Amino acid sequence: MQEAYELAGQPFNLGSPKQIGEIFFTKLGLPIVKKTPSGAPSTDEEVLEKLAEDFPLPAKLLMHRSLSKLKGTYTDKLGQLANPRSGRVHTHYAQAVAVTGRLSSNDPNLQNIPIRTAEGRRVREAFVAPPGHVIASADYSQIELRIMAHISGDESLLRAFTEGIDVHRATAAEVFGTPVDKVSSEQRRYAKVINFGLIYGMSSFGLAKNLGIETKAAASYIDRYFARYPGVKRYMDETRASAKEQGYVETVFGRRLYLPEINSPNGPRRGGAERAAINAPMQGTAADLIKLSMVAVQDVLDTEGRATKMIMQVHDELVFEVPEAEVEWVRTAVPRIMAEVADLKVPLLAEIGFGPNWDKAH
DNA sequence: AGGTTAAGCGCG
DNA sequence: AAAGCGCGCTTAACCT
Repeated sequence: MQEAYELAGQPFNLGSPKQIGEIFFTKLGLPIVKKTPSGAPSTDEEVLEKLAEDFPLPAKLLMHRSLSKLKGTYTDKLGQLANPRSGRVHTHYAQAVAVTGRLSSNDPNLQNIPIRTAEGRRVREAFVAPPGHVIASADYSQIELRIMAHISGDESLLRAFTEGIDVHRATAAEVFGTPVDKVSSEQRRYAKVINFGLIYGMSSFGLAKNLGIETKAAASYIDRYFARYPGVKRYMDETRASAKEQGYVETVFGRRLYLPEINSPNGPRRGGAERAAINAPMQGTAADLIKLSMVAVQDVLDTEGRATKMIMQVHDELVFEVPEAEVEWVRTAVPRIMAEVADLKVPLLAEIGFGPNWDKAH
């Protein structure tokens, strides 16, 4: 998109990294917050949010970035990609691209349709059901944390899921030493970031940056977490160790990810491999489970001669086009099949919603 | 004209 | 030295 703007009488283009750099860091004298891997001053979202505290231009650029992303990637593009015969967009799923065993989606990618902002959700609303049908979305609840509980065998984490407690709330109670029903919304928010961070092998440095706190404070949260969930600590240590010994890690169902850099003398590379080793069993087992679900659900649809169609997969979510007459059947059958697809040490939970479009189905 | 890389950002 | 896993798509800039 060519959008000409003007600053001090000179035209410039908001889409040009070179021009942004020249304007921000040379002409206006804004501080360089961080650099990209190649050494250029970064202008990513995190940097711009910080610069916006002291200067007016970065906020405008952020607005332009988000809107042009939506327009250029989705609004302008999806309509062009509709098949003239079916009037629909038909994605391609790749089964052997993602190293963890996930599917990937391309041309168009339907696994990154916006949902996190109100403007973005308007794109999602364009995915509509035909007359007489509704869209159903069935997704696994906290699937990766449940898998972490299963693999690690950690008693407290297993108990939280078995008793059906909100897992972020449970974590907050443990880490902050508060009764479960006294957890504040900020404590829960912190616990949620900690839980997600653990799945990705995040360090105290990363946690600190994410929460906007001191690295030492973040380190003490992590220490408290591991004190309360010693099984998770053991999982992290043993997974790293066995990855170094064997050169690979495995999902619960035995699919392997080889990690050739796990013993590299190069620190950053080795660190990357260690984080992948922590994450892959969880992300990969989740991928195994939803693949089993896809097969199991389709098998029942076929056997029973149902008219419901499975139309998309988004990692922990299956999307269906459902004739109105089959809604009540789908509402009970699909989450049950998804929950019963494997017998782990924790119950699996799948939730389902219905609506006239993909957004409203959530 | 066409391909590749860097940077950034959409999702789970 | 880097610091959070896995993807695909877009634009600008650079290269052949």
